[in-house]
Amino acid sequence: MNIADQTIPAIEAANEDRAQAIRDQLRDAIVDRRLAPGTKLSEGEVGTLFDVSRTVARAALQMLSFEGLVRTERNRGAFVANPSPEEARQVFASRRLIEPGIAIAAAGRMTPAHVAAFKAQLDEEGRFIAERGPNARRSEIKASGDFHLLLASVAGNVILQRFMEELVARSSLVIALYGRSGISSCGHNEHTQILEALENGNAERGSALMLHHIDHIEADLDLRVRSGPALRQALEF
Amino acid sequence: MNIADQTIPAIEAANEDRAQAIRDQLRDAIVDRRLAPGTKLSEGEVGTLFDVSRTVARAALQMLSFEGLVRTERNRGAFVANPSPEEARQVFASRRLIEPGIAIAAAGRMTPAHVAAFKAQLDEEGRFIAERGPNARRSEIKASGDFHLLLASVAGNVILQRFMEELVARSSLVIALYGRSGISSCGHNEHTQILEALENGNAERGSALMLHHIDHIEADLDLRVRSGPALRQALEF
DNA sequence: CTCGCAAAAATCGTATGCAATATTTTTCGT
DNA sequence: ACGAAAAATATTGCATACGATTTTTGCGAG
Repeated sequence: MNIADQTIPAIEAANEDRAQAIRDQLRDAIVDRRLAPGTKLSEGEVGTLFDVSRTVARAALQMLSFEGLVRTERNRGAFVANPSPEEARQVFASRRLIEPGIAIAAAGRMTPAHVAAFKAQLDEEGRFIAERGPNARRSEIKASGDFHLLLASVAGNVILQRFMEELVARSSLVIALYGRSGISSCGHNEHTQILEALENGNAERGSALMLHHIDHIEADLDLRVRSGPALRQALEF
Repeated sequence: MNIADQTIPAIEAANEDRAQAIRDQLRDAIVDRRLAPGTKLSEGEVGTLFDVSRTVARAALQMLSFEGLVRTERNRGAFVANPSPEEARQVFASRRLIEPGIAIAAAGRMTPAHVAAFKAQLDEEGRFIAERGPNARRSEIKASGDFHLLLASVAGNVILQRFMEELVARSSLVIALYGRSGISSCGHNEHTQILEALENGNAERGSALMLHHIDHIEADLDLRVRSGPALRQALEF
């Protein structure tokens, strides 16, 4: 397990909370799939890995558990979340409720600076799609999520922004788990279209496009139950 | 500070997480206004009060800080949140986005058992409105929130349910801070109407009523900024 | 060879101790 | 008497220690 090394050390803002920094690195590792769902994250291991005591490692894991990226079982430890198809559906149902509204809110607050940031974001996204290999694919999922987070930040509601951070992180996990690899790149075009609409102040259109976009992302998943019933099915055959 | 005593001991499920139990009691105390916004919650004090070490008290406070009910400052401690008018607006903007959708989802899943639970809930709510005194008013705010939480649980999306728990808790705080005392009891009628619509499977009407309901709650608040500018205004006069 | 059981190891939950930082009180000079 | 510097006090951040619980390992019986 080499998490701390792979991510950029980034000259930690020293007096910033250490637990928070560890949480951020672990979160990146989880949504990037460097840590597979189900992986055990023992307090001791995390602690030695980041060179802190179990106390602060534990705090970081507790934060991730609140975000739903980690599941903790009493006296057993913390594990990278392994969202069920039902959970996956709920994540996207939540996004369908929230994100069209965020798009509308963002439309009313777009500044040229915001537009420029979006353009840069979309460029980077396009670059990752052009590349090949599983590493680029990880980056692509991440960049795609960042588009939605950027939009949430423009909307200017910090509560919704935090909700979106959680939903995007969980979505990345879900996509990594249930995504059919090939198709998702069409999302880039949709992002472009959404930006276009919002840039022109067409909030309603941006909102509608966003709703379709979320539908498309979910449609690209294979959410048939597998582990429990599928196993039984396979054996009873 | 006598929080632990005022709430019912409730034969703590012993092997249940203690930090979580403390969090629940503190949360109740905060939304009930037994702990005023800005009150300092020192780890040591909470610890001795609930007869646990600072470690677990700290964990409880960390949870509350995630929910936005407590604000923690490094090396200074934890304080009951004192939401600004802007924060209050964001809470209600979030609810406007989420709750109409929850109403629609709930409409499709209402069983007779659910309806019965709602009827009981509304009865209790009505009883608190009939009573007088500040204590009844606290209970009224709480019961009003419970209606929305019950609806969220019927909707069957655990993620949205958790979001709603946070939003309702923060709303209680906001109402206690900025509420104009007299008027809020009309919310009870609106709850009744919403239930009626959903009971009849009229999801759209229930959703629309919910949106108005939230608007009404927010309209009953006095969200003019006071502390900063108001002070200056008072002195420059 | 497999199964079950007991001992050992690993891991968690929690308390406590120490250093660092904030807050309050005291003291001293003007 | 007032204000500022300094000491005393309190509180947080973090590490470590120890009992409790779970998991693994080792070994003997069937």
